Amino acid sequence: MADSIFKRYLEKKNNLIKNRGILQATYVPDVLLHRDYQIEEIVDIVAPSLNKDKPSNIIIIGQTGTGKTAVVNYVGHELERADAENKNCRYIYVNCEVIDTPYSILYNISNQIITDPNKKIPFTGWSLEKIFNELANYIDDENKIFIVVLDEIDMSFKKNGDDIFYYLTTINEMLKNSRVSIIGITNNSTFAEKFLSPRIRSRLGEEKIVFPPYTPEQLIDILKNRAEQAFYPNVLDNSVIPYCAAISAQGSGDARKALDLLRISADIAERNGDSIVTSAHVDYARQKIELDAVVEVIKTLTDQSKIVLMSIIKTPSSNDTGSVTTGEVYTTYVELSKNLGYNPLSQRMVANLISEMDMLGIITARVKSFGRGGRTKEIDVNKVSNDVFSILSSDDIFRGMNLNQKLKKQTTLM
DNA sequence: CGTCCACTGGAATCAAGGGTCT
DNA sequence: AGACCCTTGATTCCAGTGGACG
Repeated sequence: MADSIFKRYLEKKNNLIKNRGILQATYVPDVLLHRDYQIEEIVDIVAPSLNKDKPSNIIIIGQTGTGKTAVVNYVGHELERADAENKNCRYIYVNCEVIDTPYSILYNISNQIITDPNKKIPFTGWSLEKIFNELANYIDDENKIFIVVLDEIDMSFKKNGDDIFYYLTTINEMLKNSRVSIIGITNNSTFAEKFLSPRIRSRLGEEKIVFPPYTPEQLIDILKNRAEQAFYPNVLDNSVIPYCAAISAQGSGDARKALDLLRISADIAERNGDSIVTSAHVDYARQKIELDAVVEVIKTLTDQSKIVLMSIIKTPSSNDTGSVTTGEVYTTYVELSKNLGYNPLSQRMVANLISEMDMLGIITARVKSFGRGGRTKEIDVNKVSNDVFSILSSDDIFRGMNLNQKLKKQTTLM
């Protein structure tokens, strides 16, 4: 048989990593290390549902990568397993980052409950009231305790306010047989206090559980545990795991990040044909992750946002700090978008887009007052890295434009 | 100390586009 | 076909404001 064109990959494939899946962020391990306390707390609260008593609502707070989702799902599935006859409780999980409108949340919950494909709720068209009443009926018919998990509730809240949470927490008043408990998960520690209106806060936050960031030692444990299953023996330099853990612990004790770092380091080592993963690979991986994140964000921006971003880069700075204001950017923007054949948006809209990109972390902006000169957002052009520029300028919508034209600060175009 | 700029930030509003229901 | 419904993206309106200038 002739050599496959993938020969070198086939030969290399199993050098270091035995089981890639275990290193993916989506992989749910069968043991959740260092979360015994939180698991126990949730179990204690949720357990009454096995006897058909309604548990308290819970709000879970903790930064990304602290195991909130994994723990809750674990407990949820164990709960259903304990409820062997499937008589008394039902566990439902909704991720509000993906499913982020009131309609789609209700739609999603309903269709997890409705089994008859002919009765499924259409993905649009109904009024919220109708879908809500229908949902309540189905829930009541089941005659069970429902544990509904709303993951990343702050995402939904930001867009829609807390009306759905109000609906969902008041649903019990419409039910005769069943009961609904809500578990809300958020990574914003001020979310509950700052954003939820009092009527929701008292209902939703009957119990509060905090997931602290992992300490470096805990991260090491977690990584070791996964590494044992994922790698062949002796392919990791001793420094690698502590290094990954240290880097991630610096940030926010994010286990997901630590795992990504480990996996990508190994990928790089493998691709390089190296027989062992070292901390040099980790350094390299860290850079790659950062760059990939930026690329990803820029790729998914809307055309208008890309034009605004380009305008920020192209606007000549009028002061010596190298920063630029909203008004200045807007002038450039109007011209640029006309050149590209787009209808310019209003200034208010552009200001929104700027704030948005600030939150995404690709630009740095802060409101600053220039006294009589007014109050505006000061956008730091220097912090917009060359990476951003080169990624952006290779985008389709700028094809054929001479981008050097007015560019004063940037003399080299990649 | 008060004024007053050039916006910000919030909210209400509109239009278009996806649908269902009768 | 016409009445309604939700979502999204944009527009319009408006009160509010930090701090340099006078």
